[in-house]
Amino acid sequence: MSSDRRYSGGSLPPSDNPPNSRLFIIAPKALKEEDFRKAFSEFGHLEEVRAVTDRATGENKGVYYIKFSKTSEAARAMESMGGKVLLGTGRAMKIMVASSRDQGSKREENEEEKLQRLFVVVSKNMSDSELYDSFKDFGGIDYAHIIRDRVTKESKGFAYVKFLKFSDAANAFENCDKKFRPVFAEPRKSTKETTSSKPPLMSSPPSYRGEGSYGRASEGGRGRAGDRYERRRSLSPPDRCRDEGYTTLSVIANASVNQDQMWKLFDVVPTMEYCTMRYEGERGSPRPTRAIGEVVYSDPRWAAHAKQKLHGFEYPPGNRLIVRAEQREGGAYGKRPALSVEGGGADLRQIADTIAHASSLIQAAGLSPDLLQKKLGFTTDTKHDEPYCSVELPPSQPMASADADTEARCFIVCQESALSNRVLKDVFCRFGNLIDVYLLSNRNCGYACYASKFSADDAIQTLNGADVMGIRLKVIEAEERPGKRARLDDRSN
DNA sequence: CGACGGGACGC
DNA sequence: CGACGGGACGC
Repeated sequence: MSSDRRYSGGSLPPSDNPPNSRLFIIAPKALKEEDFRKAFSEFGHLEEVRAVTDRATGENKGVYYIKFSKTSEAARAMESMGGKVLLGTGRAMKIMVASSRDQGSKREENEEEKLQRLFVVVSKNMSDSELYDSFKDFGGIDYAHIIRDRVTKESKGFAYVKFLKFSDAANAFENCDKKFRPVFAEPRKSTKETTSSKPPLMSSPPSYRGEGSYGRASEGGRGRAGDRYERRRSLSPPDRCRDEGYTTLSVIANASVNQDQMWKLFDVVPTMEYCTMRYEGERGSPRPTRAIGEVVYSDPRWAAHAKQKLHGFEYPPGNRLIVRAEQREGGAYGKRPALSVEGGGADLRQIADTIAHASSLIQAAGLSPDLLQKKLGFTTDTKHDEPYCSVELPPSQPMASADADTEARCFIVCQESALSNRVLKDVFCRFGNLIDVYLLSNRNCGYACYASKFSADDAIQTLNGADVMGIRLKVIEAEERPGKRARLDDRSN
């Protein structure tokens, strides 16, 4: 292929597509390209075999590249041929995955890990063990873990799966369910930081750095970082609220939330006694970055209920509240009566519906604080005006396992404005076997994935045309995903 | 009306 | 024993 050296025109330079499919080999100079073809073609299809020669003398430099069609082929070739002696030349080959052409001979420190670890996208409700089960058949797994928010424990929607062998990782890379969108993970950045400036990460929200201090602020209770912006708008809670029998929740919210809004939101749950708020910001920054609330309930069961319902609630939309039981010595929270708040009594259901209703109004109101306040005020006074849903919904049902196969999908349209994920999940889970439900970003339409066609049909039957919190739903059978590949054995589609 | 998300680890 | 090959066209 020496005439092909220039790779000009339409053909891409021969490189690492698929990733890690090209090998870099150090071997005796006596070996010819043909020797490598013979020795390596048993592992797969060779797209390129090349000996590097000295440009001036034409002499073989003992450096070879071979490119396989598939990563797994390269992996198996490397694992079985590395260290072997070819043709009695007397010296073992050294085989590595070739770096991309621009990297040259630079080597990274965690080179091994780069070949064993996959970075995958997971649906938000998948657990570590479901993830593990989805990958265990491809080979020995070192670990499989989903990355979660340190504070809320919510899945961030991606995960790392590390195998013990490159060839197993390659096997998973090629054969795992496409929904995981696997890529070979970049090795973790080492602790020593390069002095060069790092490029801004588009994907990181500016608030990301703040997360660390969230945890510290609420755990340590020192409140130091926020001194400058601490403007309490009310007196301290009455002493009786500190007594046993009262339960305090800690709330972390977006800085745009004011105390009245938070009060009204938490007051939707009965027995709220008190709500106080302050603001915290970074030193030297002109504006607060978050609001810190303390909400006190006289009945610990309702406090638990408020925590359960409002933790993770998007308020304002796109900003999840973090609600935790305040850690306090001998706190009343831990001593609450054993009565479950999950019992689903009529009053509890009513509250859940009211909160959901508030959610829609908050969403409809956008980010304007005044409007929010008005709408929320309206909400708390008119609980009975509007039902959660215009049609009768079956009771909640557990989600299907997140790694279940999708049997049927519904296409969802929210006619006026988007419903929150929380509400969608609550509504669409009621037909059973729900795997995942989501709206496309910045759109009012999306998909519900079910593990059973029957459930999906049921959802369509019940929900199409229904009103949920004042938003009209269109729910129809989803069209087949364009790029999706059917299983080998059914080609009917 | 509407049609295919999300992406980097804090020991 | 150890990295290919050649040259960047934007506001």
